[in-house]
Amino acid sequence: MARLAGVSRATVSYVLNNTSAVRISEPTRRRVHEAAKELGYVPHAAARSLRAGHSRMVLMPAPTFPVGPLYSQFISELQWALGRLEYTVVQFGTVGLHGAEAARAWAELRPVAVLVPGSDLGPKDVAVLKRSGARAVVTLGSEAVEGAHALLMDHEAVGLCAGTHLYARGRRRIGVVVPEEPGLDAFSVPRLEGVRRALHGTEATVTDLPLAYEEAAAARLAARWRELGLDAVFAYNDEYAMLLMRALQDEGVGIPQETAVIGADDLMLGRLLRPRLSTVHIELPSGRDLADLVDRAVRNPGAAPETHTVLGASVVHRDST
Amino acid sequence: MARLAGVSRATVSYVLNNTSAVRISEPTRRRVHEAAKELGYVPHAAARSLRAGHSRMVLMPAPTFPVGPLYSQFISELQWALGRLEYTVVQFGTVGLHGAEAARAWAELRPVAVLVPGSDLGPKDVAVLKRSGARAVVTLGSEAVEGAHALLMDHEAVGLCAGTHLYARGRRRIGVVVPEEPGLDAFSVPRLEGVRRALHGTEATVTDLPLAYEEAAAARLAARWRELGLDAVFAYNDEYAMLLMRALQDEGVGIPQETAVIGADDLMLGRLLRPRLSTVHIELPSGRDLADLVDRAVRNPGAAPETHTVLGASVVHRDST
DNA sequence: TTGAAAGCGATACCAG
DNA sequence: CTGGTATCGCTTTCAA
Repeated sequence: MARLAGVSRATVSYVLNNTSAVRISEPTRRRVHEAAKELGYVPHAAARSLRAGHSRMVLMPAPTFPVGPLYSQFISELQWALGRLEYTVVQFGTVGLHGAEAARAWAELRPVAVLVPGSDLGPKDVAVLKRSGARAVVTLGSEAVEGAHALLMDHEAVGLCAGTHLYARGRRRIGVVVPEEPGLDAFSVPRLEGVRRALHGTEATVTDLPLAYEEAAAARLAARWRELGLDAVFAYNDEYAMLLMRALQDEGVGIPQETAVIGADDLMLGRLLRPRLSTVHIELPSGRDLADLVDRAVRNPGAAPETHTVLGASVVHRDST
Repeated sequence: MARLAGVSRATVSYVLNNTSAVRISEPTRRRVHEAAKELGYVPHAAARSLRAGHSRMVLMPAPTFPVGPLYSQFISELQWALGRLEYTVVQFGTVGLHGAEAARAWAELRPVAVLVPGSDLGPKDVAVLKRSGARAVVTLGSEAVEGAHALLMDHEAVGLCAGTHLYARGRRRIGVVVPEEPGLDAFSVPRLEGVRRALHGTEATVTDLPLAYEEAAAARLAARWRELGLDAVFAYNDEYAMLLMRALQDEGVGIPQETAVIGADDLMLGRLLRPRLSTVHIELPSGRDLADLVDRAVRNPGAAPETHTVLGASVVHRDST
């Protein structure tokens, strides 16, 4: 590269980085740029960050299970916002690694910040990441981890909303669908807990209803519906709600007269069902806000970890309750 | 690190990599391992791959729009399969970069392989990636790119299936929903083309129906349904099908008597609709197969690029047609 | 304005 | 069996 342009490597570096401290003559710049095009030269990111001692990579583990449109859009927005701040977002495919192992794998890449959904991370792991040069570690989950910033996604609030709404509509024997699919516990357990909390101290009862995301499972549950004697159900989310509602209707269970059904996530499909599905609308943190938090933390790594409760939950009352 | 263990950096490297060529005494190994734990030492991936001259990173651009469960699962499977072969999958958040720019950004990371969905990549860009050390470039899209392996996802086949099925069911005036959402053209245009091809040379007509993914848009389309005089519609996919079917039913259009509706993707929600939605089942390439292709290409970079047509399409006939 | 050289962290070779 | 040392590609300081 340097040879082809007939200049030194240093000069190449100056030109390609537009270093303002030194001024390079116009003809030289041209020669360098031409040589770069001709050779298809691309700088070596590893060498650069090795020398620089830091990078602008924001690392997050790639999701391992199908994720809804809500979260997809959140990620997109986040990438866009971090991109504007000149960070590079990298989703790292961590297949079977957990806790400490995963943290070490991430630390090897020396990211400037790490975003971790879920709560698979201990204080020890945070320390490893920080020692390896991460200036910000942010968890998105149900509880804060020592040493890391936290965006608390309070899924209990979702259940709380649903439970309160159903109680206000006069329902007293309330079922809560708990998906059997693995990986969803992190959301389903707090949602169930939220319903319990909403109804604590009242005469209402809460029954948990394990359910796999399959027609047959829903049919089996619907078949014994009348013996369960429930008058309402919070179905975890809109998709499970659709599954269960269909099965109940096929059994001749009247919705909402006999049983009220409420979902969560406020997906389009809920609006399309008949009766239209009531749901808990969930407001994720905006990608912009999270990007700003990351940027602040990176610029000022000494600051105390911030903990924000995000995730606004509010009932959208339609026809199924 | 080396200082704390009282040995040289080389020895550290030997111990931590279990280098078999040299044998290190047990006490020394212990000291090294203890020091590593104590310091929370993690090797520096950039330094390692700089020295080694290559990495085992497989790079793919992160999807920029919400992606369905089909594709999510494909990615998961792929990550798992490549993980088994000791590759590391990295989804790189390329926000607004296109073509050449994106290729250069990827090349900076010196990945051993690059997987690119879509066809935003020219032969020139493939060359840049290869010169930068990528031993395999694989495109997943509708057409092959010179120099790169290709997994052709033949979305025309999806339309072809749908068109053939509707014709066989006696339908002759066929509408095809084309989503107005940006980013979906890559799929929707070939699907429409496929329907055209299926009906070419017959007396049947094909009408394209632009539609935004909103209730109001669907209602407007349904309101002028009878004047369109169609007796069948291929709705791009199951979600658009649900949207349109609902609107048609609200207008009192009989399904399937008056208008047959078919979707695509074979999602769960189609089975839950009444009438149950006919659909085109799509078989994506298995993650395992793609992982093997990547591995083969990496081991033997000289070989001629392979082009495979993947994506099997088959009609699932239910009640809506 | 440009060139020479040090050094980031890990590895592989070659001496000790 | 272990320690020095050159090396990967790039940035940056210092001299020329």
